[in-house]
Amino acid sequence: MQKKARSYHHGDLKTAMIDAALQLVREKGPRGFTLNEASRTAGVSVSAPYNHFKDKAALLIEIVLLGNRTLETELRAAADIVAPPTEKLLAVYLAYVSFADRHPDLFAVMFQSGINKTHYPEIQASSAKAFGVAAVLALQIESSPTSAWQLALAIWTMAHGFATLSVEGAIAGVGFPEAKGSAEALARKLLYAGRSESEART
Amino acid sequence: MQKKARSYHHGDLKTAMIDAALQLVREKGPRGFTLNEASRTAGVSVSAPYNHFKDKAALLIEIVLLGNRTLETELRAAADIVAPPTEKLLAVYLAYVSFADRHPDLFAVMFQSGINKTHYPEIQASSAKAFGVAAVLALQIESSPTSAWQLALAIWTMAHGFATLSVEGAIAGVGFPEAKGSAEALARKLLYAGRSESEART
DNA sequence: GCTCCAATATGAATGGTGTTCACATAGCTT
DNA sequence: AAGCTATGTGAACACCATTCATATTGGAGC
Repeated sequence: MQKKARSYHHGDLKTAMIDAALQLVREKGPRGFTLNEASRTAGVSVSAPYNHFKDKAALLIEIVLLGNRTLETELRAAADIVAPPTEKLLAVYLAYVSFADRHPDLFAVMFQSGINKTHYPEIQASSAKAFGVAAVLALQIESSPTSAWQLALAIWTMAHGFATLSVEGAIAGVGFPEAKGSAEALARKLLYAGRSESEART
Repeated sequence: MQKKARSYHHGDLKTAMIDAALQLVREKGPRGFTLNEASRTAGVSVSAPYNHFKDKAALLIEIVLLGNRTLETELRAAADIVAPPTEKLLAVYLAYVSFADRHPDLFAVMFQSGINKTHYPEIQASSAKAFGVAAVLALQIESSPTSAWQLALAIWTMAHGFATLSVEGAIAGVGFPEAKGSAEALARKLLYAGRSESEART
């Protein structure tokens, strides 16, 4: 793990910049990240990164894509347990919330760095892939595509809302004791709803 | 509505800066906002605002508080319809989603400007007040405080998640047709869950 | 093994930003 | 009318993103 004594050429500046960026975000929040400081951390001049990223935004986008890939991997792992689809979907929900908890740096860049995702179709595609994990499970629970879509979206929005508000301290700030444990109860309540509705209609 | 021909003293720079900030956020997104440009918009030197705001962050915080107050007002209005509590809570949910839609500038500053709310208890307090609107309704639906808390939190996180993802284009990007109409279906599904569970237990 | 090119790094320069500070102006109280 | 205080100005500083001319070097092809 010893650093190679580099001269002039860095060797792998691209990933070094991404690592430095994530470290800075961890230390100072998504707003405190600075290209210049990341360059300094990587031990390189401020203009060097422009050989690897068109922009500051381009670096952030790279991180968002990395985050979406990681998220999808973790959601997929959660969905691969041996259990009925309802429990799998619950696991996916919990994995989403847990992702925000365990990768606050990635999550912050993904959702608080202020990049306008509408302008970057690649980001939309990669986050849609992650959403697909939930959608597939929902289709195994709900009969009609419409209600499956609704169930997947409900799980997704609840997970994302909980994760976001939790990261911001909004949930802790509301003063109820066991915010942590209630994440699961939330999803369970919703999943029971999905069942009771579809079964009632059958 | 004619502007007074001002000289030297502005008269109401504080609200003028807030207005200018919101206008810039509307035009260029939460990241495009700049103290200098807002000062220019308000027709004042760049150092003048420092008589009213300690910081750039202080101006943003002021806007977040304004946003929370507006949100609370609108949620309260939604809860004041004549209807059973379940329908009221549904209305509150829809009002939250609608708030993000109708005040994208406020919503962006509240949740995308990158201020660390954990450091500002006033913000937590004001958003907790807005949450209270949902909590009160949930208490009229669920018998035990615990499940009422869970219901309120479920509605809240789903509303926030839907609003956030919708603003970012993530929901549109997933490719399902009527994303707009499904917001209501989501909440309905959840509210039926709350009912079926509590009634089953009674 | 040498040559040369493409990839990658440097450093200086530019225009913009947040913030501070000494100083200027004017509204209000007395 | 006088003067205090709130509010404004302009210049200054350090930092930031980005660009450009220039320097270095790893490696492909000979």
